[in-house]
Amino acid sequence: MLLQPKKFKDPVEPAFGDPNCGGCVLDPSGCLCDGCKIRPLSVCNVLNEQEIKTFRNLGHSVGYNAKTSLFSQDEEADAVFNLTEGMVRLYKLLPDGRRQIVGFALPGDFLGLAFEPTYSFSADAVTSAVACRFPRKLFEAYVDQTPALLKRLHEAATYELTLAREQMVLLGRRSAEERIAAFLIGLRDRLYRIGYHSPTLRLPMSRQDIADFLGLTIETVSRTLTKLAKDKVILIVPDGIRFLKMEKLETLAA
Amino acid sequence: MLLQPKKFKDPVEPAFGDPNCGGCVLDPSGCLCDGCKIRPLSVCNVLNEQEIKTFRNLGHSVGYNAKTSLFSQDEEADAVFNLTEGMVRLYKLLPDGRRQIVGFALPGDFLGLAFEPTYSFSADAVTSAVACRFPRKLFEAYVDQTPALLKRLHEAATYELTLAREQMVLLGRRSAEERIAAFLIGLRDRLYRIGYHSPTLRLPMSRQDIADFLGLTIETVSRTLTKLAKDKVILIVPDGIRFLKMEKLETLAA
DNA sequence: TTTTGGTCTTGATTTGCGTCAATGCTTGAG
DNA sequence: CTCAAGCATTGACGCAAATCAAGACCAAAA
Repeated sequence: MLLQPKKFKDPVEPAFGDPNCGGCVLDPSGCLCDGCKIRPLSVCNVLNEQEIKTFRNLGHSVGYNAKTSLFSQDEEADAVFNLTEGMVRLYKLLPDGRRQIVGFALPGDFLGLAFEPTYSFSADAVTSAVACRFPRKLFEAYVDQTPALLKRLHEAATYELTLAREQMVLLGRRSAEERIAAFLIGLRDRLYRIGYHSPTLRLPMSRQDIADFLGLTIETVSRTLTKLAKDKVILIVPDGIRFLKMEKLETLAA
Repeated sequence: MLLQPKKFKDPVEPAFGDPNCGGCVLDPSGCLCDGCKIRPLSVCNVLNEQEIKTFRNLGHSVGYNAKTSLFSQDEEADAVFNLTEGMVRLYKLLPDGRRQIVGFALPGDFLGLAFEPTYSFSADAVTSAVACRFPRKLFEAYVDQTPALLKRLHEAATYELTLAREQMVLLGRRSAEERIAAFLIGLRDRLYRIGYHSPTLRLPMSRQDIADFLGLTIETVSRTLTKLAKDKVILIVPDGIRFLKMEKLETLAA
């Protein structure tokens, strides 16, 4: 459910909000905060009921079909996003087309906070996804008068930074097999933390996405997964994998 | 001057502050904020003269000899640091000894903000260095009552995050030659921003440090620098390099 | 002065992963 | 049902960077 929310097979043109966002406004009157499942895990958890009422009116809940864009590198950073459903890939492109995925965003993750006036990376939906979208100006003004939210955002940024540094170690110093192991375990851990417990790890992204995240090629990803499956460390199932020897994987990823 | 502050050849035991910090307290009465050259470029620039007076009493200015440690991975994160002079390498170690340098800190950079109760990486001085050292508890309490400082710290963390993502692209998708080019240009740009303009780029870190930052081996770093020198793109000088064909380097780093 | 230890460079060789290429599998259109 | 279009897997081969090895350079110690 978390990773595969309902499909938006026939995207309607947004009737409200920014027509360029590529998504479809689900709740023009604001985020559906009351029934929001990831709210306790997201930055908005520091706002009380009174504050939420103001906050939710700053933005809208927007749905995105798989493979559609939330925002793109170098385009004006005029909105921030709080992902509530689905998975989003964040990536940077080199001029010659090489791509590096810098992260997969999960429900509860906050996206688009830019230091510069433009986005420094692109974001598009891996699965269909839903996000609360806030105009940047309004959001920043609200943050400026709500130190508790600022503090929470800073914590989130600090956490992101530790993840980014982990990824640097992976990209700079780990073998293909270690990268795959660390990726599988890391994703499982992040999903676990947001309440998605399962013996099977769903991998909604393509092999190419995994390759571009791990600094490998699609062939190496495929071969390495096959090798781990041959060694009975994992089992490859449709749309994902199952863990067979967690210990072995954890040794590789250590 | 910035990169090679006066040496602390004969480190005295600190008479004040934490005796385990490995450094030498230069100003027991607080940071030497009045004459601080990098203050306008650091996070403390948001504090007015009145606020600085409170703030400076929270910590001490501490000197570190080259190669001594400011803090280490997994040790209790009981202090934060604002680097004022010298260069510090930040790195993570894998259990088998492989090392990934996740950044080189320059004057004005803020270090040690941890999400967890322990540091997630190690930091030691490349050159001799000076930092304002604040007990974490005191610092956090002050930040909590000073939203402007919190905002500035959040900006700094966001900036760090964009640098970290750039580094992911470098580690995941660039060739050895491109990595070296991007490293040289990136370091020059950062030094330029803090007022260190020079046609010569000083490289106080070892080849091994550069290798561990770029995800290469020391031999590849050496060979690649030699190749760039043979191609007359750079000139290798004692302790650094000089730029000859900036344009060519920028193309490689693009 | 020579020696020692550290860092850097250079050359020879190996190798892990990339590249190229073919084939298989799945899904949806017709 | 067949067919086409993507994606994934597998194999053969190539190459950029790692590894192994030797020597150069430099500074400090003896």
